[in-house]
Amino acid sequence: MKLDDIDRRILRALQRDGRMANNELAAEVGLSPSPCLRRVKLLEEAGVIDRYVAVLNPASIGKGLTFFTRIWLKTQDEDTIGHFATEVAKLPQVMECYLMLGDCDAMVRVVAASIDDYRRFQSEHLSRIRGVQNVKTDVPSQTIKHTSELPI
Amino acid sequence: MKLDDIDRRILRALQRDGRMANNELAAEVGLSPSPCLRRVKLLEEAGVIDRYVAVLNPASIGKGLTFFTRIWLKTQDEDTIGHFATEVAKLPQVMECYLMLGDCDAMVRVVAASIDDYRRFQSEHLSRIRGVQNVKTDVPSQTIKHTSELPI
DNA sequence: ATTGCCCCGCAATTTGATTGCGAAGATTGT
DNA sequence: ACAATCTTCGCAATCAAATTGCGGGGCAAT
Repeated sequence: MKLDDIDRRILRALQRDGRMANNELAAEVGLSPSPCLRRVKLLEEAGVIDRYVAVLNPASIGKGLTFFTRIWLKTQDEDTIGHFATEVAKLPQVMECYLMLGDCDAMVRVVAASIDDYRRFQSEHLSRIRGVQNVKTDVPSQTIKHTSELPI
Repeated sequence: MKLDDIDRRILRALQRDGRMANNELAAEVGLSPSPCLRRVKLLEEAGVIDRYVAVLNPASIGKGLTFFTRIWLKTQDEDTIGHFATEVAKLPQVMECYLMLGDCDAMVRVVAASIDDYRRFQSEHLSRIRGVQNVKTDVPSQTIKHTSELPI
């Protein structure tokens, strides 16, 4: 889908505030409400806007800690990787999971309430996925930035 | 803030669809619209709901590739780290940045249109931040999961 | 220059958000 | 156990926002 300057302004605004009123959005991007809303709907239908979400404060629901875990699989055949992928995707504590080329086979970002909470998760869920040979966990000492706003 | 079961259901629903109509939300969590909306407002004021955002499809705006970069700083003094943190946070291509203990000093997730786009970013922005000694980039071959839905 | 197309803005309608109020249930202290 | 109090609910009225249809203007191609 081709995006013009107004579309980009709409996307920027909705990435900042996904619940912004259409009137306000229209004023910000320099349109009247109806064509503005029409563009938003088009962007949704085209899949440029994937969805709208509420962003929670992890600490306030007892998920304040982040862990990065690198994972090595026993083998790198499609079956092992595929099974790992489907299983790890089911774990709600896993916020991100990437298959990697090179050193490790996969990397996941996990949220947990505490180190013990994480340890339990690792031993009871992550390590039990068939094919997982080894895991190594890194703990960030501080989060500098964590956004969903793509540059546009 | 203490959360009861209805609050958690509200949070789960709004993480799935942050623009859900209040009537629909109320029906889903088993309340009438007014107390439901009141709870949502309280959750917002308490900071449990941080904000609402539109989630874009990165590929559709030409930011389809993800890169992980580990960063080593020349020194680990507060000044060097602090300067790095403020500068890296300004870069819109940087979606996540964590300070790490152990091997590397920081890790960032960067989005870019292409490998060349990323290379340019690395040499023109990342490596030029004062104190940055070395960087190593890993490219995920596949994204298995990438969500903002915290388990609650 | 004229035709056709696209996208705008206006205005009317519908839908949803918001607020005040009385009632029901839970909690605390006597 | 009972009464006072606090909390949170649901209803209903009001208000604001979303949505849709329609006419008009600008731009491109013929």
